[in-house]
Amino acid sequence: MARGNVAEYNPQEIEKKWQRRWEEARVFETEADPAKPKYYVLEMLPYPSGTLHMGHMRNYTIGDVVARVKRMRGFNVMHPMGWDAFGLPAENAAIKNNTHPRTWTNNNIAEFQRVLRRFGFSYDWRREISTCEPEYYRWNQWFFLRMLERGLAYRKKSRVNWCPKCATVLANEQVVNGYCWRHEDTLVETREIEQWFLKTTAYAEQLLDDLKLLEGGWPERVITMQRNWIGKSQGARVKFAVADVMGAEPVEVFTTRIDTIYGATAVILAPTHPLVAKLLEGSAQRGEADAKLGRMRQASVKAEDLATAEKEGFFTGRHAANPFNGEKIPIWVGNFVLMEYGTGAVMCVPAHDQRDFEFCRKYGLPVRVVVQPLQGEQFAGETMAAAFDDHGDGKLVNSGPYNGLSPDEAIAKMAAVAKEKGFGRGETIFRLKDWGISRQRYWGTPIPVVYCAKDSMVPVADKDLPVVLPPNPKLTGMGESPLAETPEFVNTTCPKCGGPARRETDTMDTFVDSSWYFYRYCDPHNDKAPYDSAKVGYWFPIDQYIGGITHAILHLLYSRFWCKVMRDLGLITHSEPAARLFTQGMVQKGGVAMSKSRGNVVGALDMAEKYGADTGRLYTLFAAPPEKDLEWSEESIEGSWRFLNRVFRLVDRHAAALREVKSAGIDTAAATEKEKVLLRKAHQTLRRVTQDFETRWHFNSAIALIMEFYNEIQAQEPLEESVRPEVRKEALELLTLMLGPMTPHLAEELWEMLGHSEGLWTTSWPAFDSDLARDEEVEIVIQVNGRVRARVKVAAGLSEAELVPKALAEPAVAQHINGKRVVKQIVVPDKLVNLVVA
RNA sequence: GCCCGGGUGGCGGAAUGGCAGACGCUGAGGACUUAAAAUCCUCCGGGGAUUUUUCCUCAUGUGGGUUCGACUCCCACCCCGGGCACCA
Repeated sequence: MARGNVAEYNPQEIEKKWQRRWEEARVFETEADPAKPKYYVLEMLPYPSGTLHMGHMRNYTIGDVVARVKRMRGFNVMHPMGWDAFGLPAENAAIKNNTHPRTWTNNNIAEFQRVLRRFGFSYDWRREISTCEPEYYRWNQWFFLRMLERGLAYRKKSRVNWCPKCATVLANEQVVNGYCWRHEDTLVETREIEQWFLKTTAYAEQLLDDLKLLEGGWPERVITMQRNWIGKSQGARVKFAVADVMGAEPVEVFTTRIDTIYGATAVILAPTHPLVAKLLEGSAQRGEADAKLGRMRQASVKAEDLATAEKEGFFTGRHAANPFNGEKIPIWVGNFVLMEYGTGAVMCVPAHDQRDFEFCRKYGLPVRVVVQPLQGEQFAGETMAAAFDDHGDGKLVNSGPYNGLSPDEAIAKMAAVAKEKGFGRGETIFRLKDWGISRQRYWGTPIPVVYCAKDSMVPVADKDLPVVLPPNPKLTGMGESPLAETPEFVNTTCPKCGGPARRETDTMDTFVDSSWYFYRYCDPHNDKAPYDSAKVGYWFPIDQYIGGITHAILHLLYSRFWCKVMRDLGLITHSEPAARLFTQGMVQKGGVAMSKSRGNVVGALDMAEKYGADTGRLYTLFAAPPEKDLEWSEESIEGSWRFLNRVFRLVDRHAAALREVKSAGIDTAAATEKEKVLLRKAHQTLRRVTQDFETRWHFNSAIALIMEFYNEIQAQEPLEESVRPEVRKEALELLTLMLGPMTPHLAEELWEMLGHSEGLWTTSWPAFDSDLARDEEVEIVIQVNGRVRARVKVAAGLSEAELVPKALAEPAVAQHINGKRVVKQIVVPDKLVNLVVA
């Protein structure tokens, strides 16, 4: 599209041209090679649904810049891409459009692939995986069987979270404030069903401890979120005998503050505690209690209600005996005690727990202080608010033989006594629960077990894997698993006795798929094992993992769990899959994240058609630092587009004359002033851009520096006057190379225009020359009492003794000193002189 | 309530104890053009003085502090965003 003899920047043409060349030259294909240093950079794999928008593109662009920089720096870079292809939306779309989930999914994958290719991301597409393919999900099944053998997969009847809209079970992690994570307006209900679980709790301690390995490499807040989620709590179980029901089991409570047990004035059970019914039998309180119980059990589970709900409860009419002193205290039922946490029962110590305090206040139960601060005002009991919740400095009072001990001493001693006398023991509990993986859905990995009347539950043999999904399911989207409605799938023979048997009809949570997919990239077509351990040994751990903060808990916790299981199976030797994690900010429009449902997406293809991929890439890198949210601005994109046009025109203007020129071996001794300025700016820019790429990842300021460099070249035009061709070429080449990782298509084109027949991809990242980057002259800021009063240009490297007289000689400085005495002088070489006068 | 982030011009942002506002967007004025687009040039935080040149001063959420010097470090508070939450 030349106008006259001036070429124009045409991204559509350029981008396709270089994408084709890269593919032909197989530039991004990579193999394990122990002779070379490796770098594994990975962006979280997408769920192929809807359209790819600029929010996605930002994520992939960040990864691509890193991949390209590392390649230029000599690393053997693996940068793969794949599809998280199982999941409910495919099934829902299939029901709606009367098609097959596979059709819908594969169409989306094809579309996603097209868009990612259009943006020129440097993926090794030979490693592409799709989790809905039997060649992938058979290994989900294989891992499941290994876990089953080790007791890490088990089945139990349990209350599960049930979303009435999804008509399926949700993991705890998929319940957000009591609502379904997919349906923000739908309250989650609970049901009792036989479910499969993976024993994540068996690794709770390791998942917590190994967070230490991630410090420095993972964002602190992700580590904190995981730590909170695992929720380790050290305490003790203590049994309180029921005093007035013959033969009743004791009530077991969990407490982190056994030292306050002499202050217990009640025992409180959760409304759903199994002992409640027994205690109420024949109790005088029975009638009133039943009504209250019913109300409590169906109380709202909404988080905002829970937090503000008033404490409620009732006396059971029964009493428990404090095992330490035999004191009889009433047994209550309270709405704030959770059956799911600890033992479902607490000892109520109103003086030292806010909730207990509120409860006792309401129902007139006594408050008894048992820990007093060492100094300051003593706690008064009835009139105080609950205090001293953490074990600070203090000593026990009203606690029999333990009086005078510090809380920590008392905790140790009392737990020991409880153990010795058999009514309690120290225990550590976790908030983390086992991972419920059963889904009553079609579009997922079938769980590879069968049920036989004779042999009960029998695992499918490895040789019979994969258990493949039936091709033509009846999909209704409601209730039971669609697989249960498919006789040809359900009916099978028992692997043990050969008799008739039924297959398990649940499929696995899709988080199973994404828990280990990055291992499969190392060896994507292996049909003997999930992967070759030697290949994984070369590539792992992932050097840089990049994704949204939304996965800070679920995906990353499950992946870490899976890694540890695989390690214990002897498949790998490391304990954590990703050495470094980067969580990029969201792309927003109108203040909210881009999403199809909100209708505020900027489509990636639209962007590519209007401005080209390079402009889109540049803009998402330039508009904000990568970890921050970015507000999309249609106007600002123009700036990135204009900049690339300017660069194109600049190189175009000079390229013809420079094609045959070599930039190497510039005689810098003979440099003119203009040349010095150019070379200095070039190498200063290179130094700082290199730093930005390597350490800070502040691509926005790196781009600003490159723009400044361009502006300097422009300011020195016409370059033909007193700038030798080799210097001109050096400047333009460095400009091109620095843009390379961010706008790779344009950079390749410019590189070619500058006379290179080999692609830019064959070139190493340039080394900056510190001699050329050195300033000969620097501007020194002169302050008087910390206020800038003058600036002087001086030769670089002057000493304090040389600088101070120059500072004093400035008229503005002399004026501000105004005859006063200089009491102190601070000199920062090449930067600043501060004269302190009194 | 607890735990993280964050608060800088009209806007996105820069400045890792040393010139606050780089770079870009928007806006204004000008050049080119029959005209428009594109392109190029100039200006662009507030107040004041000086008038056509510079100087002074205020200003990085608020108030204190440390320091020769603070957007940056410390303390307290306000606001915004996110995570967790009757977790015993």
